[in-house]
Amino acid sequence: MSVYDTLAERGFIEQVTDEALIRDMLARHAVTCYIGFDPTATSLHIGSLVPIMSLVHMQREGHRPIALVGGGTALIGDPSGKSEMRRILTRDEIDTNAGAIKQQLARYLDFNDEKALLLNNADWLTELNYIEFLRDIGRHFSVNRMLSAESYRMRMETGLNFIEFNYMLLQSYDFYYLNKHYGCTFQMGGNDQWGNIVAGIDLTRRLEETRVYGITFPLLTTAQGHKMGKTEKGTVWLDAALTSPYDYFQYWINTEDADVERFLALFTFLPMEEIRVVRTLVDAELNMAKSVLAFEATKITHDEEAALSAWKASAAAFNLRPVDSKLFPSSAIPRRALTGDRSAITTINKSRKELEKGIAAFELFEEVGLCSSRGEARRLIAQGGAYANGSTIGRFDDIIGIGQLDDYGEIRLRKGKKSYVIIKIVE
RNA sequence: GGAGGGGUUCCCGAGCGGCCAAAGGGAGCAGACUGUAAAUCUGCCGGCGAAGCCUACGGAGGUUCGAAUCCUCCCCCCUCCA
Repeated sequence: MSVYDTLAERGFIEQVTDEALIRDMLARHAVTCYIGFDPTATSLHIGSLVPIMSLVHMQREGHRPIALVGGGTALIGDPSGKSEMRRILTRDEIDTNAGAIKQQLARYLDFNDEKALLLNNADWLTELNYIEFLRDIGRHFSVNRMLSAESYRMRMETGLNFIEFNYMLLQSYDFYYLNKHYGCTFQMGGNDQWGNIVAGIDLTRRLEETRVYGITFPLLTTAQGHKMGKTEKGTVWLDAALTSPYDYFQYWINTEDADVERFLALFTFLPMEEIRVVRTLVDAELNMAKSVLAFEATKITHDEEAALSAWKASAAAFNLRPVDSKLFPSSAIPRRALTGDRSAITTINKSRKELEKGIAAFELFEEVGLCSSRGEARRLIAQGGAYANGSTIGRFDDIIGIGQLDDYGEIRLRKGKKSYVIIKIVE
């Protein structure tokens, strides 16, 4: 069984250039493969998790992944899948982002001894000479064919800028370049990258007379058709500083029923035989499967300690039932209740003096970040969605202070059913 | 370069002198129901501790008691012509 079968079985594959040849190639020898990552922010988010996991699977089976940070292509902006031209970032912004993303990817992939490579296409793209590029590369592209690509066709409606039109050539050049210099023969990417991948394959064949391959991943939405990785707190980032491991855990545990099996296959390394059991689970047991998904996913992106502490906090807050020992035997998730530990929940320190004085509830909710404005906090309280230590806050200007401290010296603030912040007294 | 159409709150999209913090939908938040799910129903959905004020309809000016709405210039996008 080759990685190809693993990827296929786990739901990673949408389109393939040549299934038989790819399966054979991956089974026969170590392959160098690549995926591009856009440095458009200082952190990747859940949307990049499918590509990342696929690279991890490749590495686990002895292949060599290249994570290509698109520092050069980001200067252009990929129009694929976008209905509008996006903001073009400055060189500095891109360099900062590229650096941050490199660090982040190192949590998933082993870059020691060149077992995986991190490259930035700015290194070669910015060296290109326009006239030479047109003569050597541009002549291999048919405008007619490019216009028939799905990614460009949809933009014919709203308008396509020339700078974006060149994106396909640059990504194609990347593939050619990686093939020539690193022996890379396999490109993977989201399904919106299909046109770019195929163009790169054509270009490499014309220039090098080498056959290279590609696959695309399905573009993931939830069973409801919502984009993944968006919550009331905004994007779910992979960086613990932007999205805490606890919030990350919560994102996964809130997965819709219909997505649990699919997500376990994509976002954990648990064996498929254990995952397939999910389709027989209902009610409480299905929620256990969500715990396992959240635990395993958090463990991969953060670490086991963070996953455990998020699990404990979540279990304490939601009276989570421990996962049955017969389910998911490969998972290291705890099988029995552990003492309540809420340390993973966002905690804000307050001095005794501040608490003695007390703070109006609507100001406090805004201050600790549960609400984005005092007005929002007032509305929340008016609608009965604000709680202190489990009881509803009646008036927007009720004073929260020293009197509400519990035995642990804490006040638990809650918004709705799921969002908590703990106020802790510091002497 | 010429002619026409357009840029509205997170997104789509109506409004085209006061009744506009701006219809409708989506997204989001809360409540009810539940299983920290989905679906459904209800309420909310720019900021400021009331009234009221401030900020917002591409940008800058102007007309008017009053401008998202009218005028001038500028920027950007689309369509057709060149």
